[in-house]
Amino acid sequence: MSEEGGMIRARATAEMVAQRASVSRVAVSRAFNPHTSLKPEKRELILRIAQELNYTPDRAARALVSGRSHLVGIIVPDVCSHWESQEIDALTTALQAEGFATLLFKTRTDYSMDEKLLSYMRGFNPDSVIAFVENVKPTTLVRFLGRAVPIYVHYPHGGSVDDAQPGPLHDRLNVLQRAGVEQAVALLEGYKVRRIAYVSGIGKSRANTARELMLRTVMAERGLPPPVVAPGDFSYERAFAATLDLFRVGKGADAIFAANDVGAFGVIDALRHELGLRVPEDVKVIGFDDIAQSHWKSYNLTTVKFDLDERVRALVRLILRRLNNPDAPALQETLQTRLVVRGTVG
Amino acid sequence: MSEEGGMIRARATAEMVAQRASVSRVAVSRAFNPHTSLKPEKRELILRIAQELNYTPDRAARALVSGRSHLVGIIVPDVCSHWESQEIDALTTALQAEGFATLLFKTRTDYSMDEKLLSYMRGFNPDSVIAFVENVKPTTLVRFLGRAVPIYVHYPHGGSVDDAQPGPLHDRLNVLQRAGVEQAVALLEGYKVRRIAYVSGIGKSRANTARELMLRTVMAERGLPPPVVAPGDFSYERAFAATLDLFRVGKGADAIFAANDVGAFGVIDALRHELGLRVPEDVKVIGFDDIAQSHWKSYNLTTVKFDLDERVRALVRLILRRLNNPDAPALQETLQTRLVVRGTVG
DNA sequence: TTGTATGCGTTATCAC
DNA sequence: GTGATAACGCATACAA
Repeated sequence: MSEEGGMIRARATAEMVAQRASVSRVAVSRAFNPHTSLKPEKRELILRIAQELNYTPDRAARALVSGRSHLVGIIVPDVCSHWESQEIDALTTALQAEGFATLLFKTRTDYSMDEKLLSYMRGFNPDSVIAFVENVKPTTLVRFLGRAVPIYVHYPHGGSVDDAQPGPLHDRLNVLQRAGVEQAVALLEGYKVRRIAYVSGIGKSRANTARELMLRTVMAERGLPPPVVAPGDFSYERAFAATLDLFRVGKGADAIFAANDVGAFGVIDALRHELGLRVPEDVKVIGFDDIAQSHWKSYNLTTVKFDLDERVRALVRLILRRLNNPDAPALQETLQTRLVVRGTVG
Repeated sequence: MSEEGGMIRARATAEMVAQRASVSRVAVSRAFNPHTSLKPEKRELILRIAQELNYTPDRAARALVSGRSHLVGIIVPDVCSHWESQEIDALTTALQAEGFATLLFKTRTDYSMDEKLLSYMRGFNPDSVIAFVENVKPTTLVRFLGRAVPIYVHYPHGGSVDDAQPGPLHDRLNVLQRAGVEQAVALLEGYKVRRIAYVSGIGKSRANTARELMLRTVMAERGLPPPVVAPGDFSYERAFAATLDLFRVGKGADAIFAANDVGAFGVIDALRHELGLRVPEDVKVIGFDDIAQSHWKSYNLTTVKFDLDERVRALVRLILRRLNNPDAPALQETLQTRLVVRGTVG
């Protein structure tokens, strides 16, 4: 293909390396697959020549015959939150270290793109797929995925119908929120807080419903009245507006849980800069996630922490174990949460 | 391969679709390539059956014969800043709409991974590669890339040796910072600011050096003394520390430029929460980028804006044009900057 | 409009 | 330890 001075350069092929090294194509292939048998000196020679010629095995061709693309698909919402960006980031670094490349796919949160997206994605033949949030229905995922291994991030909450299901159908990461939420509510009770509000995330998101339900459960166990819910969507802007409504239309609150840290920032800014209230003196604020900027001085947020590195390691473990043992029963990993106490409660 | 009840499901192949539709394999291939000739009813039938069987053409196989992987590699630093995250995000959405998937690769900013990374990446055969920042040397990129088309984000600054080069060697996006910086300096002069400081990004980063040099140039043109430079690395933490040094060890400043918005947040927090100074009354602050959270009330940052959407569109244009016309001379796009005035100057 | 034959670059199988 | 040969799933040139 056009290589007469154009900008597109030809790639070296195994054949060329073989010729230069006076060996067969097969030997070149073997040189790049450590587990095969090849005289060490021959392997060295081939690898040296390959480097000279800038040759790397073509993964598309390799995938065709080996059935392994070394691609991991990650499905994220149309526009990523900070948490998701940070997770993509860490996941990519971890996967790259294991020889996988991450393939990014965007979808809408309303399931409208599900089938089209998944067919599209399947064409790339990823070895595994991580469905981050609730952008893709599990049933659809399984139906359309073909060869790939789906990993699901799941938020169980004690006593829900969900856990009554006969075991998971696919590998998943269970995120247990109870510990962190209990610690948070206990802390607030210690400060004699009476009225607690919850600024929600996207209503049908499982991350959101699980958080709200857990908060509700823990509060009930402690004999507290249920939280007032102000509708948000995980964004700064909606949380900001919801907080204004809560105080201008509603009856306010002594403490506010936000469904995520970014929402908590919106809550704090609305309280301080629009409503003229002090945080934490007048109103206490707690978030979920513990993203990188939660410790920034302007917010210094008390939050229920999900350990990102731990989460990424768990996901990578799930992927590798499944790939090494395709027929194993469904795997699960569990992740705990805990409260990180900073300046917005006190 | 293992399909006896395991979790890995077989993928439908063109052969199966052909059999069910009583046509040849080739007809199936044609049905999925719109530009080929095929009786419409036949095409419809095939597509319907394909959908029933959950068949999608295998892109690895297709890439092998067509030379197009429909993969775009993006090289980003080991740990992404907000700007980069947002750009990856937007870029992925835009590319997906054009039928490309983004392949993410991480590298270090010290060039130490260059050759290994690029060989690794080349194996995936991306149709195009976007080198975001200065994580990969252009010469290395060209040498190791094989078939892919590199796109470079470049920051020219008038009068530098750089622009004396005989035209670009590869496609690139030129980001012109002058307009925004001029507006910023003019605004500060209007407030009679005397001592201006610059909290830098990573020293050898071209984004950083270009910004500093442009600031220096514009200030000199206006007869202002050169800015004091405090060393940062684009991070909140370093900018925070650099600001403390600037005021506790150094002689302080009336206005501070930060190399990026995140750094500006660090500057603001150090001023307000550690040094007890008011922004903008005591010290004015200006950032670069205009990331999503720059308009959050706690910071409400005045900043030199790089239009993300425009930038993404320009990059996508570059990629598509190059792919449609591989032998065209090097393409360039240009991006302007402008000042967005918010609350940290005034 | 349609089908047949060939090749893309690699690994797996089987000989030796 | 090594080399020939056959796949992998698809698109294209060519013939019909």
